[in-house]
Amino acid sequence: MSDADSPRVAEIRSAALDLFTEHGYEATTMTDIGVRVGIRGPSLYKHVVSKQELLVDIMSGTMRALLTEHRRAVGGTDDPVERLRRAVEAHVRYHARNRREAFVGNRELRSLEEPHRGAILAQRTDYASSFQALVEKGVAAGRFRVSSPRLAAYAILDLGMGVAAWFREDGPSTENEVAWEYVEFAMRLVGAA
Amino acid sequence: MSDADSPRVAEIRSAALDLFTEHGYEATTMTDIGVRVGIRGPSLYKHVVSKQELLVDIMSGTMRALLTEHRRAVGGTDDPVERLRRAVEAHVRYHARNRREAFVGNRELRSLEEPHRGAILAQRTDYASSFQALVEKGVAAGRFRVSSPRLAAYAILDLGMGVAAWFREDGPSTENEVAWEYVEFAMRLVGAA
DNA sequence: ACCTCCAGCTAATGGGTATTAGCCACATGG
DNA sequence: CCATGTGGCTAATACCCATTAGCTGGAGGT
Repeated sequence: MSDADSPRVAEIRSAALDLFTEHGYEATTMTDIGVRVGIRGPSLYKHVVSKQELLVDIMSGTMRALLTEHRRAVGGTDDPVERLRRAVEAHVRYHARNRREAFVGNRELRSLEEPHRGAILAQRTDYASSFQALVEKGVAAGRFRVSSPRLAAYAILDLGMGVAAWFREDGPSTENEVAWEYVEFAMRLVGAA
Repeated sequence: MSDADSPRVAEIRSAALDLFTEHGYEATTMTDIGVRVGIRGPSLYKHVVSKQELLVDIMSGTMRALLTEHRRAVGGTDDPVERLRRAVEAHVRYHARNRREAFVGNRELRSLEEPHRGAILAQRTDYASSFQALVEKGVAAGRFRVSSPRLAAYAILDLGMGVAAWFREDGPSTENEVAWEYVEFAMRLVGAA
């Protein structure tokens, strides 16, 4: 819900994202967010309608970006193995690159009020179903060997979410290393030839 | 921190665990917990010293149980492959069987005040290191093929945590199915022969 | 010069929260 | 049959929080 964000609004959203990541939505106060951008809590309302709206904007923006990258990754080829490979790479890179967003997106679903919660939940279900379908296609084509495509899809998705929890830009592994290694993990996991 | 829990205290802790799982620590009030056990909020203080203590007890009890099961699982054999296999099975079963505890344990670390937070964090690091060592032993013995034992260990741990997030006793997969399938995933992931 | 609006401020409002104080019914055990 | 402790209760305390009201200094346009 944002037509054309003023730079100030973007700055506020970014500060909120940092704080939501670190302390959680409930434990973050408008005063905290204000301090981060150098103004008092109530002044935030000159730019933003509510704390809840900040969370909604962060989470729906995140989800939209993830789905966009997923579709772009998967759209380039018809080969089932290559499609899953690209989907996993996009998934892992997204979670490494936007780890604060992904982290909050996973953890603060319960702080989201309806109807936003339902909407985001539905998008997440779509995303998971897409992975499951990718695995099933590979199995049907005889390229993967896995007894439960559903469990394999869950496992692959959870791998990416894990990355968002521990990845650090200045940590011991680069985004590329993690992406390549995790693609390899996923391929092994589904028993790709 | 509990010598001999009266049944009432256990009941309160269980109610708190349910609510922390569902709504989070910050969003759960003492009144909510009271309602679950049929008394008023302030009456809880006849059994429990504070809300924070409830969280500490839940999280440290959970961590102790996980480490105990891990040591028991790993202690029975010297074969590196079998050791990892058993560790993964214990990890997954624990997260399926105690999913509320594991879920809260993962999500509410930030609501834990020092020094408890540091203590639990240290135990988690130990647990992760133990998995990494298991993978490294397997690699050293020529039984696993994996370029980064650290990433493999993270991946395996994240798989289990994922289980705690989506597993349901009445869902489409039994604990046994999930445990066996996830052990298989982990073995494939480390390139076991 | 003046008007207007923007973006800040402080003060108030209307809640909610953990925890403590102090009271009371009742079961138990001498 | 009374004394005592247990485990409830309601009321009070002492916060904290999101949000709103109303004020103000100053920048830009006219």
